[in-house]
Amino acid sequence: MKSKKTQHAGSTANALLGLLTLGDMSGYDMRSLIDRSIGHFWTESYGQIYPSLKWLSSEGFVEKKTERKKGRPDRNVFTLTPAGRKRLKQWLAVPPVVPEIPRSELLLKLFFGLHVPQKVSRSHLASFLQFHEDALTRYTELEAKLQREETGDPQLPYWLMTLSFGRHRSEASVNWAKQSMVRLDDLEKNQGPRKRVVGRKK
Amino acid sequence: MKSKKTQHAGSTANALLGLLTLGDMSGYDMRSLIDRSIGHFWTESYGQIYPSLKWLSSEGFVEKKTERKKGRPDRNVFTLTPAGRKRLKQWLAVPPVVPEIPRSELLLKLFFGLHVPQKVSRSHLASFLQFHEDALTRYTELEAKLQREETGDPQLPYWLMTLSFGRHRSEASVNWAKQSMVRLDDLEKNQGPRKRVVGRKK
DNA sequence: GGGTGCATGTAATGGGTTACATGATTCT
DNA sequence: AGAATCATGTAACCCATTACATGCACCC
Repeated sequence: MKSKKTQHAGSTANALLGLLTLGDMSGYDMRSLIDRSIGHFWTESYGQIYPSLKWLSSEGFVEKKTERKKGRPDRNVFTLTPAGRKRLKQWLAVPPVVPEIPRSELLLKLFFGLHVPQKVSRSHLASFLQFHEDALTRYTELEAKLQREETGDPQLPYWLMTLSFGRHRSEASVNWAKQSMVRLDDLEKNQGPRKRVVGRKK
Repeated sequence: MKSKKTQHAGSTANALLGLLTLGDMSGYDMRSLIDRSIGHFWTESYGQIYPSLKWLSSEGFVEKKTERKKGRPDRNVFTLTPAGRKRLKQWLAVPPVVPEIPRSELLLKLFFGLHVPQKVSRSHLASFLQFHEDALTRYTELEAKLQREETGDPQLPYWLMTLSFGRHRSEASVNWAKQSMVRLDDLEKNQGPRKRVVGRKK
């Protein structure tokens, strides 16, 4: 009999509750804060945020106040209610889903790499490598910024841990990509000569 | 004007085409083969497979033959057509989407870890660690099996590369998790004493 | 004049999992 | 006797991105 309405009760809503522990903010603020803080392991689009906020509000987990300023669009600023804080804590304690094994189109394409010239696989790997090398410099910058601006914040150690994960992941990715590119080169060398064996003496 | 019908044209369909290069098989076969080969970076459910096969068939990328055996359900065995092979090759050459940064509920919960007792974060990390340690032994077994059963297969190097990715990822995960658990312990030590400072002299 | 930032929201569309429905055979 | 394997398929549901719609202010 209980009305379920589980529509927006997933982790998006809980992520938003988490953000509100850092201060009152609007949906717009959330989006940009996400990009600047947890963007390396979590994303949200407006299409998720606004409906979720509406739902959280209707359930009493957040409270909405509308700020009006001339020359600016209205701002709907949200505040965590005690019920919302409780819900967040409960959710934080629930063990996250174990697998967390995401699909990788790159790996799938590499797996079937024989059906395509080596240089194709090579260039896929090169893009991947580039991405993670860039990520590493972003992580370094972000860490410096956090150490500078959030000194003494008791949350800092937790934030650094998630950053550290990104670093570990990107370092592993870089190492793997480099190694794999070398292997691809070896494959080419061990296959090329067979064709060259006959002629090519000069 | 062109009828699009892009319903099942995504990477699932292409993954299935790839599998069919390894031999004719049914939807059921695909599911189990995926689990045993590319399961560490790709999953498919029947709810995806069967409709996709229907679509691939209607577009002429695969051909269906029904096998009947007494006492067994009918088997719909699919074969790659030349058009399907061409489509696969084209898709393989398209650079995979760059980001590939998936959401992680674990990291999100860790990020907000201060709102919850340390031991909660610790136990989340412990499960994660366990998962990746198990994964490492699975990878070792899988590699041995591949080396044994697929010796000389020209696809082997590509398969080993994807396996190696899994290994790199899990090793990085293990290292990170261990390090993070130590950091959590340090936090506890540096916070505990403050409360103990006053009394507790015995 | 054009881009960017501020600000909210909906609709269309695409992917994906899980549960359901069915049912015989073989292994434990 | 009950679980696992073989085998196919649909429907309900959930989650997520992108495009669309709107519009002012500020900077270059």
